[in-house]
Amino acid sequence: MTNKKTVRTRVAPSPTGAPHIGTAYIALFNYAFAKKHDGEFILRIEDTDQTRSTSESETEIFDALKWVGINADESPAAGGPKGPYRQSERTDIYRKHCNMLVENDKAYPCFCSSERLTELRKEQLAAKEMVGYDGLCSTLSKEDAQKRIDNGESYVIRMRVPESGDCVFNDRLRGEISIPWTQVDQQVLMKSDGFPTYHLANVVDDHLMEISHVIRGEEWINSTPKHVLLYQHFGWDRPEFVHLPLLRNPDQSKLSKRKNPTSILYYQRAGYLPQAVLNYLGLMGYSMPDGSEIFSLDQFIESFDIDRISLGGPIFDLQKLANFNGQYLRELTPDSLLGELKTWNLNDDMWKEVIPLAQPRLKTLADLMPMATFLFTDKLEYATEELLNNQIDAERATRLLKISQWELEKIVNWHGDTIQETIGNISEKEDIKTKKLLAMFFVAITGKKVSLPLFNSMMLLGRDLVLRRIHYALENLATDGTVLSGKKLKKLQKEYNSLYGNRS
RNA sequence: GUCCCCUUCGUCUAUCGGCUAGGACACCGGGUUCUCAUCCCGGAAAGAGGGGUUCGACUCCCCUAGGGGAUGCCA
Repeated sequence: MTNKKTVRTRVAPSPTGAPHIGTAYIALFNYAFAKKHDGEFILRIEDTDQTRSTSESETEIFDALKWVGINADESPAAGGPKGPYRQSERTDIYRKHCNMLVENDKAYPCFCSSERLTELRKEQLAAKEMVGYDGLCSTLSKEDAQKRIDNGESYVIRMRVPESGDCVFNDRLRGEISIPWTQVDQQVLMKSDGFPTYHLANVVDDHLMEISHVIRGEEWINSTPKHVLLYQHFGWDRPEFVHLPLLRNPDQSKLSKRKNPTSILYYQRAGYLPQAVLNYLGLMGYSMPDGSEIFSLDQFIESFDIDRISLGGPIFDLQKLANFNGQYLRELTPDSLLGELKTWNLNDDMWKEVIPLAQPRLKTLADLMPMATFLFTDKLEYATEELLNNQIDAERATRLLKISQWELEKIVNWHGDTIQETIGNISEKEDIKTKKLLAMFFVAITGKKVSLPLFNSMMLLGRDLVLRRIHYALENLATDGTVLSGKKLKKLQKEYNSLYGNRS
């Protein structure tokens, strides 16, 4: 039987925070490759980080992928023969596999405290040594280890790593990659809370789910040896590895929300068409064999050739995306454009929310639209002075906006009352009259000093657009000379962490 | 620090040893349009540097430089 295995690919996002544009990017290439080869595409939720994963975020990932038009053949929502597709529901599987490794002495329990580990890291950094676990617990006898476990000591499972030689593996796009084993840490496989780390869960799942091609971001190249080792220890065939270049900010760093809107939901709310977004993503690190730049998902799949991927990290260019979006909009008939507008936001559902807010403030029917426009735009025009309103100096405004951004990001249930609570909390902690704080927010969020009720408006706008508006406000302040430099930002973040609790 | 990856216009890219280096976005100029947008025409704009290999190198190899990534009980 030398039947070629069916192609099975997957995207495996972790549900922490807003659905990332990079997830759609990776998903697109996985999807196209699978479909091109009559294979299957799987969506797996990697929610092994219990402190950061939320079901809200998971739902957003489903919605976001659905919005761009990438449908998984198997997923937590759709089910499938290799489920469950949510890692938090597979802990028994990981535990079983981890035990196998411990029994075969490929892994061992480690009792080192996180304090010792940070101290160790600090020392290594200072001594300019290679940073990593020093193997203190690796020499513990099985009996001693068991005794400590029985005593109820907290522990993790680490994997043993060869002490010399190189790990050699193949990357479809780059060819042979060789990484010295000395560079590979004795990775934690099982955390003290009983959940696996990415590395263990990922390898186990990819094998059990019969993933044939692991197509993922370049950031994973360095940990591939850990995965290779696990495949080896389990005696499994390894999949083909394809590492895609990383999407970048204009300054070439890895795409981050600090510098770019990265939430798919933002693009949705800001009025981009999913086809245009997907089309644009298909041009990142890739080009069609015939050179065409405007194409549908079907056309993309039809001619897809994974070996055409180019490796320089592409900069995500909002201008070009906007142009593409414009091209798509112009192609629509007026009727279908109207349809797009309705499915977007310009519909009765929205007006039913807006009208009660506007009604008490109306003198004529004609007053409605000016009041409501801010709900249907992306960037607002206003003078920076209005933001400050002679009440707050630019320095303080910057601080308040940044803190609000961080606080608003943390809200799990995006509702008027939770928003109010958050803002109220900020005004208290920052010792600023709510009235003053709100004045600034009114301008940042609605573009005017006087507008519809703020918290309701923020709710209707959605978190992503609100965060973007704050970003624009900060940008305005920055162009006026109040820049939150790296150093200042770091300091602020530190203060913030102690005052408001850590940001993840 | 260490390791890994990458390197063509400002940006996304084409080129798989023959190049007057092509296209797209952005930019500039001109035309169409009551304005604007669209549309059309035109322009400026690139092979990081240095060594090889070769009749010939943007394409292959090496070195240097630059950029990025990894170095977590995050993924």
